[in-house]
Amino acid sequence: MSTEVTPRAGLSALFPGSAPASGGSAWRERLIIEAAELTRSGGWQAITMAKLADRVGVSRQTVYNEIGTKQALGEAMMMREVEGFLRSVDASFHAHPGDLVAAIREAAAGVLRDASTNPLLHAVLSASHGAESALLPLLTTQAEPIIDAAQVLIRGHLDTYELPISPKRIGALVDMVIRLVLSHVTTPTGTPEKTAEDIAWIAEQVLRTQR
Amino acid sequence: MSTEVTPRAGLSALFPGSAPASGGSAWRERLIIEAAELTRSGGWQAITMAKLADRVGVSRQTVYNEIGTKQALGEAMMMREVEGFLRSVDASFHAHPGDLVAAIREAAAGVLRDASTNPLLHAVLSASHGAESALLPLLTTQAEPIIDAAQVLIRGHLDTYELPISPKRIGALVDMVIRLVLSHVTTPTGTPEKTAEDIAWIAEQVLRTQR
DNA sequence: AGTTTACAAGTCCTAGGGTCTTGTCAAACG
DNA sequence: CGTTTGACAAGACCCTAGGACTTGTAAACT
Repeated sequence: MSTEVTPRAGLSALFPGSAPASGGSAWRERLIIEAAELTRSGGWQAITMAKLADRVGVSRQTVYNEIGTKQALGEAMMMREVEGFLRSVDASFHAHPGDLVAAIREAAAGVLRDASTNPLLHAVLSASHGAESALLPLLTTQAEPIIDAAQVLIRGHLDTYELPISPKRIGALVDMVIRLVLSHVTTPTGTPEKTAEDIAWIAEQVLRTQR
Repeated sequence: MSTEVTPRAGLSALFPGSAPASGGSAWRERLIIEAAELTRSGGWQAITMAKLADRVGVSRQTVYNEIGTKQALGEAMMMREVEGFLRSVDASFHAHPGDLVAAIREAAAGVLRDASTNPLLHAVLSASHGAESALLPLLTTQAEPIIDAAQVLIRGHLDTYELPISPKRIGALVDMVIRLVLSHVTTPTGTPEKTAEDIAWIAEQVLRTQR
């Protein structure tokens, strides 16, 4: 409890442009959620603006008024997933103040669990790594920025601790954790918990250096 | 020098079935090499058995006699890359007896360097991770087995040292190194040398535990 | 505010025909 | 022998044209 210094930057600071889910009218949120649902079941390509409008119980024109284009709908949908992902990671760190290793373990396990059950998040994370996906064209605005955002977020939390390793090494550590998690998203071997445990253990060993 | 125990299993032991490059007639090797060359320049799809035969200076029928089918040609070509990859890793460990960290660093740097200049190896490693590729259908016989082979190979080398961590943790360490390297193959950030240095540093910290 | 109808532009799907390629012969060649 | 040549059926691939569907926009309607 003695190591916390800065309060935290806040998630929204990670996405300066492109206003988040908040700020849309009543229908907008509904439409994006339903689009995600339809994408999960039938795939993005199978969605038509007409079907989506029908599903939500609104006219096709309203969809265009609220969202704009289908591409914009897809981007908003993906953005939602990214925000949820980052929020989950952030929450894990807040849930374990003073215990970095536990935070990393929980964050990793959470992401791996979510990615295994949520095809959209899986697509986002896979794509931001190197794998292809039908949803890739929807990530035009943020492909690598997603990793960057996670990096900045985690780095921000690490910087609230007094760690016995140099900033450069901290960067390497954060990079490692993220890459390992993404690697297990695309190519899992064990359960999320087991994998997270291994990753957290490695991080622990690195953090123990020269203390 | 005191920690080496077992001589080493030998690379061929990692590929029990499917005879390696040795054993083919005079043409076979030539054809596989030329096929790899053509694939590197124009892509696998652009190769025709006629063009290949022409390039090597042999009749189309001879290609069929030596290789069999185009699929078999592709598999043999990929197998060659995998063998070279494993041989390179193996050589790095043999080049640094007694210095595990240096061996890991050199092996990682070598793989990253090769993968960045050799599209075929890049495809093999990317595919064995999670990325797609036009060459993926040629890896039917060994997709994950490639990672497995690398894992067994490295694990074999680590087992010649007396390490201060449990076998289970050694497994996690090897898995980490491999995944980090593959991650940087598909999504590189720095130079191979810089990346290898970071990976080796992390491995070093883990290996220093509780000594 | 939101809905309906209408419409141009563009994408996707299907079917067809033609060319190229694969894979396999058997016969001829050196 | 090992290699080449010529021939061939089967199938993959490429291009085209047509129709159906979808996108995106606009205006009139409630």
